[in-house]
Amino acid sequence: MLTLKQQEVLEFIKKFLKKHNYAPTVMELADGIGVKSKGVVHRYLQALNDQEYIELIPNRHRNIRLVEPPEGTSSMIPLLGKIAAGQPIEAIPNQEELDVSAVFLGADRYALRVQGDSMIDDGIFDGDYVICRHSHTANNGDIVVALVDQEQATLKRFHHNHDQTVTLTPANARFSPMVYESRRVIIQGIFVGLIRVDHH
Amino acid sequence: MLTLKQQEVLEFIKKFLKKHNYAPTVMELADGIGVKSKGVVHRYLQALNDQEYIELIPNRHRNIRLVEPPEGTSSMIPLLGKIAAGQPIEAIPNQEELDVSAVFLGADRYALRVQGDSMIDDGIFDGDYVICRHSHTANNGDIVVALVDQEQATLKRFHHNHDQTVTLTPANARFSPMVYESRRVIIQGIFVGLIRVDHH
DNA sequence: CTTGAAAGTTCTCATTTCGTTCTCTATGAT
DNA sequence: ATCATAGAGAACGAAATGAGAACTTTCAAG
Repeated sequence: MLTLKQQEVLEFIKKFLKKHNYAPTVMELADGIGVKSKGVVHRYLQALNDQEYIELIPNRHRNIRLVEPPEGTSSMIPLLGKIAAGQPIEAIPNQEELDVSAVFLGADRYALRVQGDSMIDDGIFDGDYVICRHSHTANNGDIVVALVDQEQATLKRFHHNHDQTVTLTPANARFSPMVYESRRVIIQGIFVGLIRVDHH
Repeated sequence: MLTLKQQEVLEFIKKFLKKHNYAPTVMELADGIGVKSKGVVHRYLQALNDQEYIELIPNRHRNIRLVEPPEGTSSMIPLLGKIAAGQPIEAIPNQEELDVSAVFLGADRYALRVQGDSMIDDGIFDGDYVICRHSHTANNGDIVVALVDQEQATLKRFHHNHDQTVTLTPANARFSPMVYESRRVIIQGIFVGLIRVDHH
């Protein structure tokens, strides 16, 4: 836990950083909090460093780094609550956050723009972006990006049968499930999420 | 990390480049930052080069190139193409990218977890996260987060009538549109997008 | 093509600034 | 009394900065 003085030092660092875009020297810090000795300030810095509020790069000038990254760098969206939960949203003091990047960003992730209505019953609409994970195998029930006869890439629910065939099922009552020999179907990815942007 | 002087040098280079469309010589740089020795300036250039803020082409006059700062912490997902487009995905040499943060990250954005099926026909499913923009007004046809009688926050399509009433329309055939006096309905946000995470 | 000024590069030396460590002192709480 | 917190200041070494000489390479004028 921080002592009062330590908090004061931390506050000053933040303010200084915001103002100048570089860290203060120990002496500037000493001036800022009304202390005459560098040694004293350095003791505070050590404490803050030990508690990981800041990071000190040894023997460098203006060597203070804030550990908590300044807001805006992250992909966090405040998660205010559940809708239809019976409470006014703005009254909910909820600290939860939704991390966009954790779910969708990764070396093996890619996006595809959806065209057509074949998965409409699964809530995947024309114009949506589906986020997929690269994979050439899938489990039964997965929604996959499948390539049939090297020709047509489609989004379908996948089911592997016992007779060397697979069934690709659209989520739309107007279309029927299709059965193919396994060798004709190549899995190109597995559905992991969906992003929709309202263009209203 | 850059020292103060290094920042100053970098700034001067940028300004010079903007003004003249070509890089300064070492001596012009020295003048610009008030230093008399070429050697000193060159040391700064080396430092900036090492830290990849600039690129120095060896033994050329006016040999400083600015290195484009690395893409923002990158909320970019490669956008490989359109699904059901008739081509194998991996064969599409597409450079497009989908920027997650641009759409969803902003001071006035927040997320809500959807509970229930009232918007199912608009492809908004139970468990989805809807991204909203804070707003107390809406246009006809917007999907809004609406609070009725300070009690129930729901997601509905909004329509403002001419007789001091509003109509909130669920996107589900099993539910009917509701009409309320305007004063009973408070808009808390406007739907701007949707995120779904597959928990399969 | 030659050539010389201009420009980039590599050094060494000196000075200043700054982080770091240390000791000594003081005060208040348990 | 002991310990945690707080301050002053000295001393040291490393980092940052500066000046300038010496060298090589580039580039354009003649």
